[in-house]
Amino acid sequence: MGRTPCCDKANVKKGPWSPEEDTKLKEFMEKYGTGGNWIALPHKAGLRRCGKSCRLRWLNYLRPNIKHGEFSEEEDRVICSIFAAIGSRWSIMASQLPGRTDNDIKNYWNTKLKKKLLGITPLQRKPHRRNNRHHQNQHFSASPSSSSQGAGSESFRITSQVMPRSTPVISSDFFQVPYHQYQMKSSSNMNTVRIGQSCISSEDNCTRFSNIKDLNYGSGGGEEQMGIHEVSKLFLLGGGCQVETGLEYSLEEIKQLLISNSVCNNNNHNLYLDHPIANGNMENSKLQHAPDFRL
DNA sequence: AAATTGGCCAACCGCCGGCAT
DNA sequence: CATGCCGGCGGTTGGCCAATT
Repeated sequence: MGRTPCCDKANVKKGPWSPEEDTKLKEFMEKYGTGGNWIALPHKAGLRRCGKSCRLRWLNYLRPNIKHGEFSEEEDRVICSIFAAIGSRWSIMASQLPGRTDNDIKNYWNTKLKKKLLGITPLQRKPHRRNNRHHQNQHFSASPSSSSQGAGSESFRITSQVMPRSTPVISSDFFQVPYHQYQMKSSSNMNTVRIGQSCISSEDNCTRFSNIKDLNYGSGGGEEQMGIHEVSKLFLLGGGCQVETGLEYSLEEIKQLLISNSVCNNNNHNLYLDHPIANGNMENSKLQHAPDFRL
């Protein structure tokens, strides 16, 4: 049962990367690239590391143009927008924030941004010095941003359902996203979801996204392909429902979503969109808690 | 001053989907 | 079509360090 391991676990080094290892990997990558095979790379590069570990190290730390340091308000907004729309899809967020890695965004969300949205003020702390221990680059300055009040006065349009994987599915018209306007297309029926600009245009019968093959964004008038395909696992429920898009939600309700989400994660409870498959009613697509839901 | 607590971040783990065979 | 490999992803953990007690 299970898969064969990607590397010989007994013979690979784990834990923090040394500067020497970093140098080896960086030099190898600059000379040869991955060669299309991360698994074979460590051996070729003379590293006693798992290929996945090399990949992670490269993508999250060593590759060029990585942006470290505090997140801007604009970045906060992009993260919040995408999170509210499709949940914890860190890689998609990262693709919208040049220089940021999914891991960075995930950590930032979990440690700061979520709390910021919930109004929990993190303690003021001095920047860690740890970042100079293992590597030469200066990393995060950990002082929390004081940019939270920007979101406080905003209101959001949201029609949401939290999916089992804690993915809110939303018809959203909120969090103006400055960089791009998003458009998701279902490959099957070309239902579109616009995040940040308009609303889900799901024709006549869907509230959940399904097998979204392309996540496009356009800036200004034109649209261009985003390098992301297979934004899958969001699925559309067929069945003749219509997404309600005219509901205004405040920051409080976004907070509720966050709170709910965490409760859902912990207790396996879900937040349900009141959709007609469940109840035959097409008019109550407002955020709604499942009967067993508790805060 | 020592012990404890909590924040933070790098790295690991395991699952999933795509692709080649 | 079935199987296995690999890359990618999101969740989780380990461990350091500053702040607090």
